[in-house]
Amino acid sequence: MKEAEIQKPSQMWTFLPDSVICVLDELTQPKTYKKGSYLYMAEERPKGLFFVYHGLVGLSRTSEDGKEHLFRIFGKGLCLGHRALVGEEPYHASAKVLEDSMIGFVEADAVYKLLHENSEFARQMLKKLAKELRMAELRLAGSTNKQVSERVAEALIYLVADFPQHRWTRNEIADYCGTTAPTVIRTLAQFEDQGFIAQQGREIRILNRRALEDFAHLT
Amino acid sequence: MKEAEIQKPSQMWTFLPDSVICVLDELTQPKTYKKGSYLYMAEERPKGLFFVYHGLVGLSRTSEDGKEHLFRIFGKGLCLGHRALVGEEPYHASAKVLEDSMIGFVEADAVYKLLHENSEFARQMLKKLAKELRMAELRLAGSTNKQVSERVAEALIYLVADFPQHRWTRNEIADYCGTTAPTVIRTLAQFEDQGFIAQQGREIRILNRRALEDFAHLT
DNA sequence: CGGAGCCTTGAACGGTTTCAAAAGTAGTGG
DNA sequence: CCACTACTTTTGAAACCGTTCAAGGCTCCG
Repeated sequence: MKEAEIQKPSQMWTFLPDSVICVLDELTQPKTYKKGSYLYMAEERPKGLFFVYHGLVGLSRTSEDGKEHLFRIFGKGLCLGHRALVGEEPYHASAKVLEDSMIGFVEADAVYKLLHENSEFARQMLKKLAKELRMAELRLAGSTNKQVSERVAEALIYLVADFPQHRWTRNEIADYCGTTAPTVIRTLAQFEDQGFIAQQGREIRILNRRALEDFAHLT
Repeated sequence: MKEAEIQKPSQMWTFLPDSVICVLDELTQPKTYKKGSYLYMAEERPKGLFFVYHGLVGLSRTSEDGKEHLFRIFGKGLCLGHRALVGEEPYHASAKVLEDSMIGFVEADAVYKLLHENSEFARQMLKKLAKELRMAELRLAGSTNKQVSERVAEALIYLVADFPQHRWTRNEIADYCGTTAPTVIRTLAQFEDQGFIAQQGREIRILNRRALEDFAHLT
């Protein structure tokens, strides 16, 4: 990977003062992670904050009876592990590396120090959590009063449209919207008939994002 | 209502420095709200932060097809409206007064100023959002891989056990866990048979909280 | 004591899951 | 480069959980 392709934390927080950017860049020690590995597991205590320089990470939780639920996705330029860190509690989900990735890490103390000393950093973190909470609660409402097909449409927009670098499996889509692979497959077939998407083998291409959004009743 | 019974913001944020407590107490202008009224509606832009001095407020969202979903409950000593305020976006749900209440209000600018100047205040806000996000995502996972009866048990603990001052209707319980009143009623009958709860008319008393928690697979 | 709102119950319907088996796809090593 | 293997996708049919609808009874409060 060329140096130029590496995303510095500074580029993720461009609104921050230079002082913070320098600190972040300096503190971050990028490491490579193989697809399928984990940055952390549910129940562990957070030791710091992760930055995705390159690649893709999924935050998911496996229930006692083995069912997985995908909460959030983190691509290039996003940080993760922040919820448990600022909540000062164990992780409630595991961070699985979905594609070979370059991940930076900043020690908890340094993050706390930054949050304490730099109110702009704190403000952005607050904003981030607020938006994630909004999304989670909207999904929660949707999980019970939307049809599965509407949720699949939503998942296609969030996963396939927003993170096209990953070839999402029917199972991952199912895990994101709380259903099963057979149901996703049947729904995708419908969407293909209606011209919303095209499927070639395992590949899913979105032909009409707008139609999907309307179908999903996205606000 | 006697003055002594009124909860000052200071009592909600006892961990904050005196300086902040004074500011909050001074800025807050408590008003009474009647049961059934609203503090704000979904889609509106936040103008400040609300503090519950006394009473009960529910945060819920009504979908296009008229189904309501209860997200969070705010009793005495809690603030609400913080998510949209720090997220700098419109409310994603409405705040309905569930019992006659005394509610304080602090202007947005004052809150922003406090967040900016007092990192401890910011830290507590971050922590609050982090915990709310955790809860929302765990409920999201539960909404698809838990039986309805398990979610009803969860709702009983969160609503009836934690906020006993309100006589929760079967409909409100249903709205919280994403089901319907008939299903809640049938489930409550089961729980009564098993000795988890007792029902007298519309009243629900929890006899064995531990058993409910186990049943709900609460972590 | 009257009426609005809440609770209860039954029966039918329907969307999803489940299970299983077969076909397809990609990646691996000979 | 092909064959092998593991995983993913696909499909069908049956079972099930929960919803829906509707009617009747109960409670509480004015």
